[in-house]
Amino acid sequence: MDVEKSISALNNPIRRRILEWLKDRSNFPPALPGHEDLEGVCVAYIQEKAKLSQSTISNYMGLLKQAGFVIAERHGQWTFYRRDEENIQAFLAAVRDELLKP
Amino acid sequence: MDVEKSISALNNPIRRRILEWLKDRSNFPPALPGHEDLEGVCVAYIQEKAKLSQSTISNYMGLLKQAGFVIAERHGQWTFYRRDEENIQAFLAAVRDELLKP
DNA sequence: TCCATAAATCTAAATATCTCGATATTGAAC
DNA sequence: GTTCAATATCGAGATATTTAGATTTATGGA
Repeated sequence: MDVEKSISALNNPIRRRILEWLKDRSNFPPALPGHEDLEGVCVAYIQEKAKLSQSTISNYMGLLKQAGFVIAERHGQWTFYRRDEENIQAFLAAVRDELLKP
Repeated sequence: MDVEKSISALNNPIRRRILEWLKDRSNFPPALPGHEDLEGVCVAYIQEKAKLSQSTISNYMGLLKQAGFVIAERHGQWTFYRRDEENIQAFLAAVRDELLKP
């Protein structure tokens, strides 16, 4: 749990928004045919919603992944991103421990 | 509770360290004579511990104050900074609400 | 194999943050 | 009022982040 890297990843309103969107798969278009079982979302869908360039979103998702907030799963040409709930909770616990008085 | 500003203020290891130091007044030299009743810490003490310039620390404390993490109280020539526990808890609650699934 | 599509990486310009030294402000003491 | 000490603010150079377009890589299909 690298708090430094995680806070840095959160220090951007669109990256935080993406994490919120990913709470609910229905914030995005339906899964591509043959991928209905995956809860992840492909980069193109995120890009469309965030209205930023493909390279920027790819970069953002890389930062969120390195911070441990999302898990990337490649299926064919697509990379599906989904939240890493466990790591998100671990981050919150770490920040709480660091910020709160004993 | 401006999460944006707060995360930005936390996005620096030394500012986070200062918030930790401020948990315990005994991390700093004893209060100046006549100020024993104040739990706050003056800028010079923080500067000495952080080993950064006076202007940098003054700037940092301003950011932490604007973010709501500390309260500044001026007494004579000194500004005493102390943690704002209530706001810190409010920030943690806000981040938890934003990050955690419903 | 060759082409099309999705995503990642590279490059670079614009902007923001960090950090300092210098200067200004504030308040105390003489 | 003058001077001194503590803090705040200003200005600037160094560094980091943001973001896009161009290129590259990976994969699937004709």
